[in-house]
Amino acid sequence: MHHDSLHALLVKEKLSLTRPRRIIFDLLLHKDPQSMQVLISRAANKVDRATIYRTIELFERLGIVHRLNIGWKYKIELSDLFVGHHHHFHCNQCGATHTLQANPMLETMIDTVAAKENFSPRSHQLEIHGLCGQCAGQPA
Amino acid sequence: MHHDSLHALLVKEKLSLTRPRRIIFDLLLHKDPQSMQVLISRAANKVDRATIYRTIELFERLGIVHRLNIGWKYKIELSDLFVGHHHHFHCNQCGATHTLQANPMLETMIDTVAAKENFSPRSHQLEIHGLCGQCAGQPA
DNA sequence: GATATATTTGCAAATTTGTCGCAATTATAT
DNA sequence: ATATAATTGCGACAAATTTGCAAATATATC
Repeated sequence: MHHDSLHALLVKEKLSLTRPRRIIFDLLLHKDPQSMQVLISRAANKVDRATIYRTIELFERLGIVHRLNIGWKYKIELSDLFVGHHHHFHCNQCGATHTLQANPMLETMIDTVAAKENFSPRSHQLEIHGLCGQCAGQPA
Repeated sequence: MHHDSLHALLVKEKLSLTRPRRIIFDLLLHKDPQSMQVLISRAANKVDRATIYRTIELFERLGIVHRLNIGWKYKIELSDLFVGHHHHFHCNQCGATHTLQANPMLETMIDTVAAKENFSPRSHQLEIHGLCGQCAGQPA
């Protein structure tokens, strides 16, 4: 059960699983990445704005959520701990976002490239833009 | 000379290379990605805040600069037109953003991974997060 | 369960970021 | 040098994010 993992992560840091934290976690569960605006409005009357910012900041620090770059804005999604590691492909034509399976060799190479320059990689994010199969077939 | 390319890009759109635009371009030249805050303060007394926002928006539209989402905020850097293709490493501790040389093998593999799922990749963006050499040496 | 303790929340106010209209200024072509 | 169209700075807004603090709530202990 996902709530157990969440609880465990919090307890490990001597933090508690409060009502607002559970609500925010649930807003993210089984959903596509969401903007702050959307999270705030979906939690309206249940969780205060300030609490949402504080919670997302905490969740990110604990590796529970992840900020995703989509165009200019960022969106929040649960981290690899709750959904497998993956990348995104954005179609420039139809605008769809597809997920790409993590590829072990690619993942390794990414870490290697960073380590080579004396960095200690913890996580990464890869976004590919182009044309999806459908759109490539029938040009505009 | 970089200013010539900048001028050419502007002229092509019937726009002019003004003092503020040159100043902002110079603030970006040969520097790591910078936040708006930093740009605004570095340009203090020379260019108005509103002009900086308008100029960055214009530069982005013309493909002169590129916006990176880093944490809550974003940072601006010159596009691949002025600096070769590269990736970024963001230090979770000190907040610095470093550039990583593009690695031909890695680039190829990224395209291959996308092609394998029937996508036609055009561009991509890779952000690695972790600890930079300095911060890894002396933990918090 | 009830209680003590430390954490966490909601609220309201402050700060920071980003936008807009418009008169004054500046670049470009003539 | 001048006309014309683009561009800037300014001040006022509007939106996004942060902060301090008293009240509420979770957790461990009895």
